[in-house]
Amino acid sequence: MKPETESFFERVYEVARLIPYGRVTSYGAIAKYLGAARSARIVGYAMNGSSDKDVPAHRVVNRKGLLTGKHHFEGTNLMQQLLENEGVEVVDNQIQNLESIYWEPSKEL
DNA sequence: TGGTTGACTAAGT
DNA sequence: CACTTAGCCAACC
Repeated sequence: MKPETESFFERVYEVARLIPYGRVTSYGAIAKYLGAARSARIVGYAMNGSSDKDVPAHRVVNRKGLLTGKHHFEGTNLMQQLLENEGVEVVDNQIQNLESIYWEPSKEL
């Protein structure tokens, strides 16, 4: 692998794929793991192209556990359904018990 | 080359 | 407690 030739987006996709089943993380956490703690927005922007990738974008939410990116999924509640299918409690687009399932790459890896 | 965009975040009102 | 403002930075046009 040659990350130096890969765009920032590609790095984001790689980290997103590492998110364990039934866990979620935030854009900022991924950015921090990539060494760009202040590039949380770039991570979100990157996920725009995640549709064609095998990236579990539904496991990436904002810092409050809110499904801010659900509008980028097909249905209106697809993102929530995917999460609930993994055992994640989601109510009103917000993840419940977030601290229990929160996954931080810089700590877990 | 330069300006616009955005699935963010923290701080302020 | 809910909304607004401002800083942030890589990709895109």
